[in-house]
Amino acid sequence: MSDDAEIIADRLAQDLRSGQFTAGSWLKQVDLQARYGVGRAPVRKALETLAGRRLIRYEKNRGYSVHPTDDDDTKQVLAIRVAIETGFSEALCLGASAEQITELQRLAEQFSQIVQSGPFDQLYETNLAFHRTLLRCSGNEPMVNLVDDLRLRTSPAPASQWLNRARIERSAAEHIKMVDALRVKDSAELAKLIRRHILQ
Amino acid sequence: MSDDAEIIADRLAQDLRSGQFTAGSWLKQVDLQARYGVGRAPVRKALETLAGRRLIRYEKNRGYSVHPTDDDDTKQVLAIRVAIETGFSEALCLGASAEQITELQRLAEQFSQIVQSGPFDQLYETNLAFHRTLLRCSGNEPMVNLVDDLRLRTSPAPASQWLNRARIERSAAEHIKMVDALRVKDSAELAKLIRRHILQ
DNA sequence: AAGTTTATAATTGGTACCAATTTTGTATCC
DNA sequence: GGATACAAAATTGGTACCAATTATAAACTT
Repeated sequence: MSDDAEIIADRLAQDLRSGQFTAGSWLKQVDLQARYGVGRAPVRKALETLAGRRLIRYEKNRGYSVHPTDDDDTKQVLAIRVAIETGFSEALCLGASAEQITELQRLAEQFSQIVQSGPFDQLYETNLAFHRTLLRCSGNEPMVNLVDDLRLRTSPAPASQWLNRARIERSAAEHIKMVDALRVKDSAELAKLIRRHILQ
Repeated sequence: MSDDAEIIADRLAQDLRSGQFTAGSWLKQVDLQARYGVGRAPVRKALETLAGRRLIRYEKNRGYSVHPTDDDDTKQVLAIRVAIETGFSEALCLGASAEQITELQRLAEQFSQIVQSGPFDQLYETNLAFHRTLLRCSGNEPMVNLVDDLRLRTSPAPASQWLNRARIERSAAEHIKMVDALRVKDSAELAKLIRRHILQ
């Protein structure tokens, strides 16, 4: 048996990301074990994992709950992301190999194509792949994982963000610009682009 | 009963920080429940909490283990801290109230005093209080908590770091300089000081 | 009728035990 | 003697049940 708890943690994180749970609601253990068809121990373990990563809240004797959307934590977590990702822009420029740049170019173009004609449910994944690949150029894997966690904390309901066509088209254009900045190793420009991209 | 698991998680984190466990070793659940005098459920929950925060490692069917010291993750996590803390230097200068600055001055002086004559086991705590207070000037509580976690990830055996007298004296001097930079709102200088302070 | 108290239900936290996996020690084979 | 196969012990993962706490509903008081 391949560790139910880890699987449940992943599925739960994914469901949280895609807004399957109403913000601020309680994640009751009995509901979750019914939803995912497992016992209570795996559910508890998964909940505790996500609480440790601060993807969900925990209150003693009350349980685990989804972050409220109106929480101003969102803005603050975005500010953290800006600090980290712009702080690493120099490392990104220095560390990016030719292969990584071409891969980024490919992902940026793929994103643009999906914007025009592709399945919208792949937008998020492609966008995620782009940013993961970009950050991985720094060679700092813990940072990549940390930003992944932060991303999950900021977008409890990302669906609404991907409906504005004008916005995602601008995102696509910014991706291209980022790759250009990375190619010519203009870390200041890259930092500026990243900041705008996150805070938009 | 006030949630054993949370207490155990705190104690375990503290013991990890103070180097009570040999790096890379396995944190066996039976040992821990004997050590802390609790059942297995609280131990498991505490372990999972810390694993979620990546303070310890987890391997399926093998358990939880202390991070190895030689791990180059240490350097990378330090790099993350530099990005975050320097990235917030402007926010620190903007957000610092007069009360916070005087409190920081007090903590910096207290640290200097302990260096000269005080109990060494308070050095770490005072240093921690100084940096927490400093970061809290940004008004970004999630960032303060995040850096707390990162700090626990970087110093698996901090004891050795606090034995070098010359070094902690320099730390004390740097604290004073940081408060000065904060007072005159020289964020560039503050950022430079923070970088040096972390990477020293 | 509104507020408070009390009783009931729902929910989480913990304990004890069993199953599955990994580790360790031992015997066997070459 | 060293490598391999196998058995025993140790360890983690999961299930079922009970205790403690919180939430909900009903009864009571004024």
